[in-house]
Amino acid sequence: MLQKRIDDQPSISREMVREAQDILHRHLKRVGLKQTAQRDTILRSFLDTRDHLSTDELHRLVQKKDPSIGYTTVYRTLKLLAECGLASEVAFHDGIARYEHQYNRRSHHHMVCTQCGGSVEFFSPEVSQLEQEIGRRYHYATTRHTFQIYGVCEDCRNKNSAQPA
Amino acid sequence: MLQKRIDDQPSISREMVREAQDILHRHLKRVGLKQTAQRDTILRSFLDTRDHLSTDELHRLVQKKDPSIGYTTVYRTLKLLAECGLASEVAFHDGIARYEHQYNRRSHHHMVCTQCGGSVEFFSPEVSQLEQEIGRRYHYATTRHTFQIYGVCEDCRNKNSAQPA
DNA sequence: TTGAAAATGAAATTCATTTTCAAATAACGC
DNA sequence: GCGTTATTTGAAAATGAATTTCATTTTCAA
Ligand SMILES: [Mn+2]
Ligand SMILES: [Mn+2]
Ligand SMILES: [Zn+2]
Ligand SMILES: [Zn+2]
Repeated sequence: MLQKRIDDQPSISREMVREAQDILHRHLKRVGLKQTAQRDTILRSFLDTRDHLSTDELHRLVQKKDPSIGYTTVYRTLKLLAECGLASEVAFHDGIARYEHQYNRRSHHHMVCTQCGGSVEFFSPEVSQLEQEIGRRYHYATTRHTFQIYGVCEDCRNKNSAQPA
Repeated sequence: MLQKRIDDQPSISREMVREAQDILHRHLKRVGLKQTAQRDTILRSFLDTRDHLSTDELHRLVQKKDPSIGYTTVYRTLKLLAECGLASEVAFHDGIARYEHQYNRRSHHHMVCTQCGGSVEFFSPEVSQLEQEIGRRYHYATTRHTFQIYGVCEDCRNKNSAQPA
């Protein structure tokens, strides 16, 4: 599940964590929900990594900061984060839902190794243009698209040929 | 779940059904499995439609031809068809796996209405080129890609504005 | 025709996700 | 601060699609 860094975007700074937290708090107020310590802790854990996390994986990270926080709360908070644009779901087609934080990040696509689950992020503005173009052609009000490439990474190919069963 | 026809590809002819059946039979022999009436019936039902069917939906169609065929056999046969290239899974991101037949069809992508579930098929060779290009750049041996656009179709938008709750 | 291997279909199981519920907590006005 | 009330929480239960199990039936090569 390791993920190669192919861009030079820095990790999230203290400043940015605060700003993201503000976004969440404003969202909560807007929809009449409450600010809680759990939600803040979960957001901070989520921002800490650039990985594509399952609810379960995030729950494990969260528990390092506060072992009393339950899986259900992580699950529900992830939905809230998606609602206010801080998180987005990435479907790697491996049967479980994954999320990545979307705060201050370039939009990008993924190429996934079907053998080890590793992934590479890449940028492809052409594809976003296609969304607009096709939407216009068939009169859809488009909101998003998914583009993913599947294959086998170099490491896995080497491992395969080293030990041909 | 209706799907607009945007190309002029004809429905599958008797001739083609036979050819597809041959592909399945050869595959079965190759991997040491047996030819059965159930598998043939399921394949024929599957070729009958150009829709994107869930296992359950296909099972219902199959039952019209032979009510004794069980869900499990449909499920297993769909995997076999995917193995020999006659079917491919399309993930519309609605939580259930869908398949479409791939026999004698142009490869294409989908734009899906998030409100009614309807879809439009479109062709976009640029995207396939991107698969090659990105794969080469990051040393992946690519096998496939998914490209889907999500939005709201014209009909649904009209319905929305007609009855604003 | 026959025996071994595979296929079948109902039922059971799995497993991620979602819901339920009683107890704890946050927010608002006073 | 205090009380009120709606929301939140986390454990447990429920859900539901996908998958496996298993006893029985069927295929097919010899
Ligand atoms: Mn990513
Ligand atoms: Mn299609
Ligand atoms: Zn790999
Ligand atoms: Zn629609």
